[in-house]
Amino acid sequence: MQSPHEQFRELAWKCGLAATHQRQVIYEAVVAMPGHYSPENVYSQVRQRTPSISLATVYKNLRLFVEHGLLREVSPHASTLLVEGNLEPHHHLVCTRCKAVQDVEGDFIDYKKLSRRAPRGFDLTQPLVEVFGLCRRCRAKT
Amino acid sequence: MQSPHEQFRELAWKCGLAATHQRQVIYEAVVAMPGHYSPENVYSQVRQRTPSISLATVYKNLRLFVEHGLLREVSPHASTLLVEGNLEPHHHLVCTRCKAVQDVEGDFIDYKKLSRRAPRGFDLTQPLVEVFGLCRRCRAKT
DNA sequence: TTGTTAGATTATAATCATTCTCATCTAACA
DNA sequence: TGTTAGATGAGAATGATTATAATCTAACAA
Repeated sequence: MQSPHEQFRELAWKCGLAATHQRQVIYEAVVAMPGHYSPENVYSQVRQRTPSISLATVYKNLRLFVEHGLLREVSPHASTLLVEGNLEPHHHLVCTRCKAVQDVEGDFIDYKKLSRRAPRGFDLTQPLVEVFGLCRRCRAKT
Repeated sequence: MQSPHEQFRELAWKCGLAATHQRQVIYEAVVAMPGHYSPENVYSQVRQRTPSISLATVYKNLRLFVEHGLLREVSPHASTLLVEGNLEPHHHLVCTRCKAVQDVEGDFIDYKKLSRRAPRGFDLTQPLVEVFGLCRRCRAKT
């Protein structure tokens, strides 16, 4: 079992990224605990160890880590509000690269299994599901 | 079969909302065609019929229509980037009201059915799924 | 039909998250 | 240890969204 410190140095080396002190503490701040963190969350954590760090550095490196697969992005969605008039039950396929949204129909969700796993009290009576992947165009570009 | 015009007047009446000209054209712009629209999309559509309309009016009414169920919001997610360090395959439950994210495990997705319905070429090799609903706390508040 | 008024609209300022710029610094390699 | 490509920091700039406040209008009652 590696320490998070060693783990990061190895991952950075594999990705060809310089293992700076800032990157080290940003990575460790997110990986130390399970949970979902915003750049501001990370910034305030990280400043306790490295007060001179810049918020821009946090943003830049979080994006970089997501690109290289060291971290996962929650909800890789378009940066603007989107609405639709189609109220028929249906779901969405979202491209994590270009954020394009396509409708998808059909019941590919096992609601029994899902509600068994969901935390107590979570209301799934009108579930809306979004599946993230890579659209054909972005896949081709790789 | 009602016209979109009549349809809107009836919906507005049911919700206790004044049926203004601006609301009428905003609603019709989104409902006229299937698709996913941003406030800017709607604004540029709507200005062709009503040049004096304000972007703020578009924003306010899109939110209002979503609240009242006349339109659906695509990806009702937190308004900030979120990252996580947990790279194990898992999915998310997102509260559409407070945007809190909880992890959920288990295979409640039928990938065969899903990929049969997905558009040709869409890459689902590492699917990430988010299920929207109401968390216990927000549900209690109603 | 007209008067009243609560709620709607408008233009613009303000806010919030995020990205950019560029001068300075440093990890990594020779 | 010196060199340099790439990283950082401070603050300005951008883009999406919301707030403010003066003006307007849909809806209801007389």
